[in-house]
Amino acid sequence: MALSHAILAALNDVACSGYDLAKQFDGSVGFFWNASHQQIYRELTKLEESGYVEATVIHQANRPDKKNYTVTATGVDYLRAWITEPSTVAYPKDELLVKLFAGSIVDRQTILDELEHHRAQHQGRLDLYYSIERQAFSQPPTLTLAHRYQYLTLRQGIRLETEWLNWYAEAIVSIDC
Amino acid sequence: MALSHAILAALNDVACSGYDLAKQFDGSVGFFWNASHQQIYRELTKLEESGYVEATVIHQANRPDKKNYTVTATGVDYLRAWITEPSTVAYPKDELLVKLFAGSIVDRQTILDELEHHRAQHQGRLDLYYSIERQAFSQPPTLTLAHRYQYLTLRQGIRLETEWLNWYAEAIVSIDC
DNA sequence: GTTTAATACTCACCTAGTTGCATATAAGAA
DNA sequence: TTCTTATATGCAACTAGGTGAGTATTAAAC
Repeated sequence: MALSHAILAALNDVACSGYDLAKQFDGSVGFFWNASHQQIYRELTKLEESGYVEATVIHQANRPDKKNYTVTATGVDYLRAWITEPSTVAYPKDELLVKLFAGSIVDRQTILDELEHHRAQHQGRLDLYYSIERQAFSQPPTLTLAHRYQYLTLRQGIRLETEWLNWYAEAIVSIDC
Repeated sequence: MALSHAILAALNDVACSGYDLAKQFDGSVGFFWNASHQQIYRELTKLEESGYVEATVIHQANRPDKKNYTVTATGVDYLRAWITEPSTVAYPKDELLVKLFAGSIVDRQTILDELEHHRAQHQGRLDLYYSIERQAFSQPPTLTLAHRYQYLTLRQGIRLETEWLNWYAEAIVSIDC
């Protein structure tokens, strides 16, 4: 039940609708725990049945009505209990590395193309993270603890994406020689 | 069907049994695509039915018999086709970052404890990767292309684990101030 | 005035992954 | 000689996650 925690964490930050959550979890939690809108709506229904979130229907003038979800006190307790219990680090699942591991069964150019394809995606994410950093976290020392926690998640994203780009440079040199 | 590809990639490198695969995929592919032994056995059965792998029973003197799995020509074709089609980079799923995002609802020490708990795990993996590097990849320039590909997957692991450790240092400073 | 796009939500089906249990052989320790 | 550990494999039930399709409202473009 990990998606439920990610949803509660996102709603605890900003109460919103399923539709808003689906758009990259408000450009936040979605960067490290993403899901489709179908999954999100289904999970929201379960969370409401469990009493962890509450929905209030908001009538909008220019758009269809929406259900605004808020985390309840029980929901916060549930989230707090989950945060407190220690978790183990999961191994990443990365298709590119699997492909590279068996890369010798295809020609070199196929691998180089796929590397470039992935490099471009990581570059795109890094650019996005930097733009969020500029917009939302321009004065780090003055931030509250809650904001500093969230900033750290972004910093981690920036670090890992940067390291992917460094690795691509190393990879291209290693393959070409 | 991504587990099947990881299994084929591992077997293509070294033919072995389900039991060997379950032990961290022979200390290789498992670092970036792990699975339980139940999943592996189930997937091997499917792969055998599809004709992508072949099993030969090996009678062992000191141990129970084992099934040695080899990738067939059809299996290599299947793997090659998968490697050739471009894939998108998946977002990572990281519990610690979700916990940190909602970290303000628990006390600071709980977060610091969890950070240390995760830091130790990443340090352990980095140590393991370095020991593999020393044992299996001590002369990088003399390696074949296939070995250089596999070495690159290890290098990526070393880079990301190192960056996690750097991030923990940043995190502790940021939280303590 | 009809199409397109954005907002907002839902159902049904299928695959992937997890958990618990179960079996069997053989070596070595208690 | 019984217990434990390591090797080696498998089933059944369940939960989580992913895919495809579809409904409805409103605004804006064409």
